[in-house]
Amino acid sequence: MNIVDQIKEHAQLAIKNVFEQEVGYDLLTVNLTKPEFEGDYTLVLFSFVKQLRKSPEQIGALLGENMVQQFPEMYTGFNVIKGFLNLVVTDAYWINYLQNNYTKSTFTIPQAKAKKIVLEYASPNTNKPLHLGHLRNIFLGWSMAQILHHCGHDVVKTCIVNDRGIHICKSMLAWKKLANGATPQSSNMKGDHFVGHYYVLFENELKAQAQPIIDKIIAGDISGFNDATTTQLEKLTAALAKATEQEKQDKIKDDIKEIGRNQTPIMQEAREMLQQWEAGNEEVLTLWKKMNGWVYEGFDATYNRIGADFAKTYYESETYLPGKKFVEAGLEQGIFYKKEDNSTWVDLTPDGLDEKLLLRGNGTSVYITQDLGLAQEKYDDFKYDESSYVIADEQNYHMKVLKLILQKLGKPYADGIFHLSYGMVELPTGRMKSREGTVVDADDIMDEMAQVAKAKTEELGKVKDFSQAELEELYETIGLGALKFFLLRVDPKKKMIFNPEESIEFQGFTGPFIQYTHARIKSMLREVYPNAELTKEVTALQPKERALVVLLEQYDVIALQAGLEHNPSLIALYAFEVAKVFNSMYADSEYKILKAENEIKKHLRLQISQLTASVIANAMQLLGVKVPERM
RNA sequence: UGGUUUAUAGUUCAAUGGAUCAGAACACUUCACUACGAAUGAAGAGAUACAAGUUCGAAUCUUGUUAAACCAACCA
Repeated sequence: MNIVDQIKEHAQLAIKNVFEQEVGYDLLTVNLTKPEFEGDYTLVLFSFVKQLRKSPEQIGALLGENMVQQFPEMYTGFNVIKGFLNLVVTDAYWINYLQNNYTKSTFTIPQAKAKKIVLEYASPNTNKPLHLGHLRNIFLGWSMAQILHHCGHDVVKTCIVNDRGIHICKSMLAWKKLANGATPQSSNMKGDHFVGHYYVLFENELKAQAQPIIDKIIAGDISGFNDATTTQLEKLTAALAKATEQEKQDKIKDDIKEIGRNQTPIMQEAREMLQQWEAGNEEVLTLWKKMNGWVYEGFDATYNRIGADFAKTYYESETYLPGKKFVEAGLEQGIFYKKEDNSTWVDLTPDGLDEKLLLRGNGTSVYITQDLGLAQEKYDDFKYDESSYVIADEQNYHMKVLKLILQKLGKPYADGIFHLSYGMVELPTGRMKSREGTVVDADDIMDEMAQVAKAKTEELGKVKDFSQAELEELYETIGLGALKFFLLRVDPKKKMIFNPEESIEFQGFTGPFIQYTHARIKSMLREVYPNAELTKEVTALQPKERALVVLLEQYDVIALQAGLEHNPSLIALYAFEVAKVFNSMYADSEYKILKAENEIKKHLRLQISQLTASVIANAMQLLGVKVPERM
């Protein structure tokens, strides 16, 4: 049991002994003692002073006395300041902890109420390669799965591939028109980049075709469109004439732009292709399969490089039909309803939301339709207790609606739906936009990071005896480590800013700093392995030794918290703290390890070092970051 | 116009309603390799958007103001 829980139990007992009262476990708060006070852990008394009808100072003194008396092997002393009871834990406790754990290699936490958790992440479109935003998603998802597994749960990683829709048709159409039968092999390009290239070509052509139309409309000429469009344009141009603020004008112009884009011949062609796809046109389907195949080859290479994996991959082309059936079932239950144009809706206004469309008038599905079907399918497949979705925060509303609809239908799994919402990665100039070519490509950034790792490694010249293969592996480990750590060290809920002008740091609060600390410890352990026989008689710790062991003991609590809060950044923060505290001790001439003042001290510090290395390696592995033996 | 979210050193990030000093990292100014690995350590300077309120106590909770992002699509 970790020390915080032990202290809480002891406090409950002491309250019972002294006051003959019960205080709820939830009312007990145990924190680390602030460095400016004496002690290791602090019991906050304010929450139950009223119940015990004494001043905080009196309560603290009585409880402290009782705890020290009852558990002398655990506490040597205490002090009370205002409403805080600071407890000093014995060195014997920490030494005992160290001896029992320093050889440990697995840190998995047993879980009495293990849950079956389906965790969906990555979920790319198949019309363009992965970018930095996807990487945040993938690292976050993979890490969360790892953390939840570490906390004793049964985790199934899944992926939904958005493999159909107008965006795919755009790439297909551009390829058909412009490629002359080129393939990724013949162009010497990675498959996903190859397909993405044609997506860009399509967008360029679209832009060129749309511009004259947009200019014409803004000039006031709205002739030559069908009735519905004409009416829409009349409204927009009228509004534009009236709008005085720049912002408002821009917004209206955006709407006009969208209409202009839709009126282009090339867009019409893309839509026709989508209809042909839905109708099962042989030629279109063949092309679709071929191009998606290229994309999957590219994705697999990237997944393989970063260590992403999935127990099951779902494809939207297969889930959108079950989604429709799912909606029909809801219609029969009377939860959904039809409007006169035959479209299907659900009314969420009683819950403070809007009416939501579920099927178009022509019977085709919309975005949420397939998500409803997929939720059911995943439940049929895995009978989950919790179904987590790693999806950006722009879809908070969508996910709220999804969960609510499932709850309205009385689905047993509805409450287990959890949106692991994360903030978008932005550039200093704002959001990344693929249409404007301001995306940071995933493969490029990984290559860059490996390059920086290479340059730095060669400059330092510490691994000159490595083979070429070992070197390549090391550059990957360090470069990817820096990138993963950079993206995971921030609270997932918050948006983060990435500046491509400044390469990611290798110093300070970074992956390589922690990897370095690990390698440094390993180089000592290669020379001398700690011998527990020699440290049996140790009874006291010096301040920095003690501080480090106290920190290492917290690993379980941190891991549990990270799982509970769905927040890997807690692990990153913790691993950094451990490395920092170790380095501070290591650099201090009072704490020499291999050249310690005597054999006992030497082996004691080696034990601490070994536990440090194991905790670092384990924590980093929860983030998907490898730690090298040498670097 | 409504809903959600965010605002902390020059920059990027921390801080279950808790302490007398809001922590780090980068950048900046110094110092330390004839020291177990300097991808390091040590020292210095620097911040809670604004205004009220709630209470023993507020960066944190409430309200308002200002600014930004997202959502509110028969796009996915």
